[in-house]
Amino acid sequence: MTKMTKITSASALPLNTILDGDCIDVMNSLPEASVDLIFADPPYNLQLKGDLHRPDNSRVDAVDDHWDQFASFEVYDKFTKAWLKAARRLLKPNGAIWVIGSYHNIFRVGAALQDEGFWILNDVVWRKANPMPNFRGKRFTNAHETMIWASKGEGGKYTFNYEALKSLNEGIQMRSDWVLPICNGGERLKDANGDKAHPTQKPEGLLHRVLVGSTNPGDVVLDPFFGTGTTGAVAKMLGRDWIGIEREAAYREVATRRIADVRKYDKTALEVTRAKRSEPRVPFGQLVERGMLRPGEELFSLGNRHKAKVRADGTLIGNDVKGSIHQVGAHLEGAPSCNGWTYWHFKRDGKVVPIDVLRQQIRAEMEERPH
Amino acid sequence: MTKMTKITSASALPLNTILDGDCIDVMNSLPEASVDLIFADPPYNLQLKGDLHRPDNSRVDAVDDHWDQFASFEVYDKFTKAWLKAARRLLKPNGAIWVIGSYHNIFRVGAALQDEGFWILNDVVWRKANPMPNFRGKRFTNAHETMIWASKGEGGKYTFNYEALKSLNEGIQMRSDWVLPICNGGERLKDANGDKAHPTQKPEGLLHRVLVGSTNPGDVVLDPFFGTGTTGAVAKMLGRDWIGIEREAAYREVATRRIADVRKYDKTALEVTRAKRSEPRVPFGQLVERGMLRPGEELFSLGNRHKAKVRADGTLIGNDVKGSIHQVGAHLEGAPSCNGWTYWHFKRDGKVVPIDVLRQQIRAEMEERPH
DNA sequence: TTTCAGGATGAATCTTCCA
DNA sequence: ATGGAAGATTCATCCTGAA
Repeated sequence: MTKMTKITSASALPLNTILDGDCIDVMNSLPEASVDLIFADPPYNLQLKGDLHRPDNSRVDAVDDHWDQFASFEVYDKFTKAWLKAARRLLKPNGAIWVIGSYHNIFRVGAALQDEGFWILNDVVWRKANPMPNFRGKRFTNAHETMIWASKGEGGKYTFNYEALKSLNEGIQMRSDWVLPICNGGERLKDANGDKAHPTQKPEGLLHRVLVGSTNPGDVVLDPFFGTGTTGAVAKMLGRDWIGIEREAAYREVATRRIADVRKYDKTALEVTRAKRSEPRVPFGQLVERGMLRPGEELFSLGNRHKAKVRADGTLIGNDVKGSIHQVGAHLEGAPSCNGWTYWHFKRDGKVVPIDVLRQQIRAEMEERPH
Repeated sequence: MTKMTKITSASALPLNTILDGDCIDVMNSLPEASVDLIFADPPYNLQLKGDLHRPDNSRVDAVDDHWDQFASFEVYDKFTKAWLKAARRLLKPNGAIWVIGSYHNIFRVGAALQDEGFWILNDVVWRKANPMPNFRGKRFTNAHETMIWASKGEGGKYTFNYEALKSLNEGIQMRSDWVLPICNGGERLKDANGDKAHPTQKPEGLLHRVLVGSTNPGDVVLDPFFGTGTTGAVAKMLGRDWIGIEREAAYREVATRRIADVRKYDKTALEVTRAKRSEPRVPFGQLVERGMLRPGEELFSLGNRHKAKVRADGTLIGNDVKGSIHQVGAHLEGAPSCNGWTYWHFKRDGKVVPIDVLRQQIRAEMEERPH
């Protein structure tokens, strides 16, 4: 079961635990460069004035909690920089962060991220399928929130499961705008009175996409504003380790119960379509060594416009140019670069086949008998 | 005809004119509290490094203009605060401002707006119908830009034509996310060589919605980064007065010709016929993200002959084949294609239900609350 | 005249490995 | 660290020219 532990000095990572305390202090007590991903849903600093009523005169249950009150932008900025600095210290060099917010705070958060050295990768818009209307008709329906995705710094080798996200989106590259419903119905946690347990509970679908896209199974995900634990619940389902920080005891209790009830998906369900880039490199020469292609055999370009001859050392010669499959292809096309694997084809039984088929054959064998 | 005039001292408002010069100097030369709306499309400070090529090896014509180069965030912030301060001075007490940007600059702009005393009313997302893809598969498609709408200060009695916008949106309250195509085709202005006249020309549809929503006929609209004059062209069509500021002579010339050709709409031209929407595409992955199907859950074919397991990325695995619901169905049936939506079924409460039911559920929600 | 195939292109912070 | 080579990677829209 989930434990609540107070960490007071640098120590081993308290995985799958909700830590009690101020998130800045707690983060500073954890070992540096130890976390793969941070997901943060900080206070929005809403600055709401009076009550708001619907056209039917019912009162809107607004976010008026003490933890969302700041005296000024200056105070909010100071708080933001402090927790971002502590968060950045915790991240591994190739770690990344997601922060969600609305127009009340997201511009200050985004500027602070850049000032602290994070490198923004995308801003992602969560387009709510079912937002609350603007009852007074004085502004546009506030129908979205903004998330910022950033690596620890420029050049960080962040995780991005491109193919998995493409699969989630019916084979089309995932865009920076995500349409998802807000959290309600059975997913919305209630307190003992039947009221919502937390005013800003995020939908699990949002975290699902974030975690599938930017972490791998076994990664450590930290949420410094844990609330009722959506991050932990989805991380557990997806086989990621998680750490939550939350200073309100009531939220910790709800989250603890919630996560205890979550079951992890089985292993094959967690395997995700991999990018080619993460597959092992196969030198073209290996196709020749193994007799899949014979020295002297001719290869044909896409469209049959060019041809080249295979040499015993795994280079090609075509039109008096010698070199790798990529170099000869690029030269013949007058292009800055060329992927020889998809460019070159050979003939078998009258059919024209891309040489990449042979590479896939070798990779399949490697999967059966890894070495 | 549009004139180009150099204003050097406070004077009467030079309406329907493109002013030559640095926008800060020019704004400071105009009388204060004289403008109803400012629309600003400032430099984004993109900080691009090398060239980018498409998979077909064609080179992307990127924004590498001198006017988009800043030495640091600090320099950019200083510039931003200076032009915002000048802009705020020009606004009437009940005036408002729109600023558009991307994640490169919008967070700095938004924070500066708040620091200068503007009061944010909404952030509005322009969701591009046809953005440029992410060619390397390293990030999300950058499919939107962000606009911030702010009044001169808290309590400002800004203009908001609620009913007009509601009509534009088929009788439903206008949301903070707008789907509009990027500017291309006949609307995109070309130079003498047939190349785009300006790298970042905004679509007239965007300005149409901004001006219909937040100005009245006869209002004065100022654009301090006029470029090729989309703001002026749409303002003229809609019977608003406009002032442009632009320091590049080539852009001023293109804009002058363009606006001269614009005719103010008559009433019937404003009536727009709207295409009936085809049914929105729902990715299968959304069923998984939203918890309607669990990763690891089994699906059954028509006739119960085959089964497959749902994976976290919205692909299926069945009989050692992985892929989309359509691909796995086609493979198991030995068919060239298969509509996975009608082929696959799941069990709930002992009943076998086609997954298409879940898709219809999502579409019904979208219809109730379109976006 | 209509349809279809092919080409061009859009505010982009767009690779990774090994020597 | 740095340079060179391997090799992975695109969606919607509009226009042109052929059929």
